[in-house]
Amino acid sequence: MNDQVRRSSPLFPISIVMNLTQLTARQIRYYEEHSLITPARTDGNRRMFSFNDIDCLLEIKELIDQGVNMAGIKQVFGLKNQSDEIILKDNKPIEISNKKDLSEEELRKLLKQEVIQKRQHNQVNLRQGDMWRFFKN
Amino acid sequence: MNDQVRRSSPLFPISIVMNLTQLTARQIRYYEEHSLITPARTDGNRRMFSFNDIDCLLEIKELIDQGVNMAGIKQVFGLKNQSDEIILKDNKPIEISNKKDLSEEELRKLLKQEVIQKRQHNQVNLRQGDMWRFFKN
DNA sequence: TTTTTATGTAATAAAAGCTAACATGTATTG
DNA sequence: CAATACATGTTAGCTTTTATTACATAAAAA
Repeated sequence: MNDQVRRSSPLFPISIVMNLTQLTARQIRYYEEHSLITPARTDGNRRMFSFNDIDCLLEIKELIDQGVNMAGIKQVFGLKNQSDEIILKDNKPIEISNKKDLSEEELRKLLKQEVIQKRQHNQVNLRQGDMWRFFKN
Repeated sequence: MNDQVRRSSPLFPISIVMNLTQLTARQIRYYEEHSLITPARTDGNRRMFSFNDIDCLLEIKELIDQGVNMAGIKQVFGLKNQSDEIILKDNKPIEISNKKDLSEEELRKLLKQEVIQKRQHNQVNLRQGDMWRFFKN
C-alpha cells in the first residue's frame, strides 16, 4: 500500500471537489471532457475524485486564473506526460544536436526535462501537490 | 490551518465510508444514533464524514469485532471525554484519599487518567488514527 | 421465557448527480 | 463589423444515492 494507491483512491463526490477547488461542476466536467482529469465512476455512474484529481484541478485552476486557455493547459499537461514517457523509456537525457546554437525546439525540450526532473524530486512547483499537502501531516 | 481542521473537515459521503470501514450504512447510522460519531450534514441533510469520524468508526469496528457491545464502547469513548474534562478542568491529578488502601473506584479513576495521558501523547492505541495514517505521508 | 441489543430489510421521499441541449459573453479572425 | 470559437452558465428530464421510519429477527441478557 503506497502513496500512489492512497493518492489515487476515488473518495470525493463532485460537491466536495467543488468546495475544495472553487470550480463549478460545469467546469470540472468540462475539464474531464478534455481529458485533463479522469475521475473514477461509481456503479451508478457518479464521478468520484481522488487526491490526484484534486491536485490536477488545482493546477488547472491556477493556470486558468493566469489566463491560460484549454490548449495551453493541454500543452502543460501533455508536456508532463510526454516528458515522463521520454524519461521512463530511455533513462538518459535527450540527445543534443551537434549544431553550435540550439534550436528553439531543442531548448524547449531541455527546459521541459529540467522541470520534469525537478518535479520528480519534489523540488519545484509550489502549486503542485497543494491538495495533498493540505491533508498530510 | 492545523491538523484539527484537516482531520475534522467533512469530506466523505456515507458510501465511501462504508467501503473504507466495511460497516453497513445501518451500522454507521446506528452508531450515530448512539452519539459515538456526529457527522456533519449537507444543506440537503446528507451525512458527510471527516477523517476523525472514520477513525472513530474504525475504532468502533475493532471493538465490535472484539465482542464489545454498545455500552462498552460508550464506556471507552465516554471515558475518553470524561477524563479529558477532568484533565482540562483542573490540570492536576485526581486527589487520592488518605485511606491506606484505595477503593476500587479510585483505582479505576487513576487507571483512566494514565490511559488518557498516554493517549494525549500519542503513545498508545495502535488502532486509533488508522484512517488518518492511511492518508498521510 | 421474555426483553433488550444490534442489525437487516423495505417503503417512500428528497437530494445530488448525470447527460444533453441551448444560451451567452468574450476574444479572435476574416 | 460579422462570424466563429471558446469557456462557462442554465435548464430539463432522468437515475442514483441517501434519509427516515417502521417492522423483522437472531443472539444475548435478564
